[in-house]
Amino acid sequence: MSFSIGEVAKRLGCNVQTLRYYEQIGLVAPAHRTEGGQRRYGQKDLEHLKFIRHSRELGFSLDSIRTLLRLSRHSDEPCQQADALAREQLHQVRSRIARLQALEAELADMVEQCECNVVANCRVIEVLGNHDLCQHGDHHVGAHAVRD
Amino acid sequence: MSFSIGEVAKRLGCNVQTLRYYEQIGLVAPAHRTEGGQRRYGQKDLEHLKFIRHSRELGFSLDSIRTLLRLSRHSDEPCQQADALAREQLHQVRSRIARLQALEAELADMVEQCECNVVANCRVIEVLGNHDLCQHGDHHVGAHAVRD
DNA sequence: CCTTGAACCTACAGTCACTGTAGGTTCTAT
DNA sequence: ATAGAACCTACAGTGACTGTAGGTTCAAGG
Repeated sequence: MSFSIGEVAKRLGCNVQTLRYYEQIGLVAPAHRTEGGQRRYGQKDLEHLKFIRHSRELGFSLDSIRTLLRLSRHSDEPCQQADALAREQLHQVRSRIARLQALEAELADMVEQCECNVVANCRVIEVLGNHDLCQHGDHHVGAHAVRD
Repeated sequence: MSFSIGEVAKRLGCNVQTLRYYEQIGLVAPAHRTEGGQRRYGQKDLEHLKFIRHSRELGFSLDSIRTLLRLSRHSDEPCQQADALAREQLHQVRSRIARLQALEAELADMVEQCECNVVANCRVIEVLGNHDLCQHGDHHVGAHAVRD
């Protein structure tokens, strides 16, 4: 019924520092402690943490998760905001896929065209230094939109 | 023939701090300075920086770029290492795409199934709290393999 | 030549979501 | 009672930048 931090980490597939970190930044309430000062987690704490980890796996930021957690505690309120956050996340994921597919195309060309001889005629080095050699010119947009 | 840091940043589509940062970590040689101490970049510096930015856009780490730059200066050596780095990068990009596509599938399902009513019967909140509700179970692997 | 203000300079702190370390304490099984 | 695994706090480090404060230099116009 009551779990140590290590047990929780194992169940969630994260490590213990991460759980302490979530407590530290106030994403979850401070865990109950033993007399000796060690954390013990109940079933409800576990559910909250599962929610958080699953959301993280889907790429939501801790900030969005904070909102989603707050929403999940007010089950009588409209869920437009949760819906909007999910749609926004979906949009971001799709953008990242699109960008990564552009990178994939260029990298695949580079690798394929390399004769793997010496650097002087290495297609990889050549293309990196000269963007005009790309077959697919549009991978330069939004260089920072590809995280998680 | 000689550019200020602001001009270079504009041409490369990055900002000036980034260029100073590359110098600071020794990725590029310190730029030539005016009498007053301001940086001036020549054509060759520009080429190096273009190489770096293009590589970054393709998702290479600064560490890999360091190696690629070193290789590009030794044009008589074999290019296996450059080729290997590019192949590894391609592999990573493909893994990230695969993972993001799993996320996309789950998010799309969530969003589609939400009746957008109140939180109590919101599919988004429900699925986040209960991974078993996912149609696609395999998005939890390698949560940290999706950057850039 | 002088002034104005945009662009530059350094040094350092902050971002995100953790991860790692040092040095000490508690829990649990034998 | 003891051994050692697991826990605790506090703080520094990661990657690749981004932002800020407070001061200096440059180039154009008068």
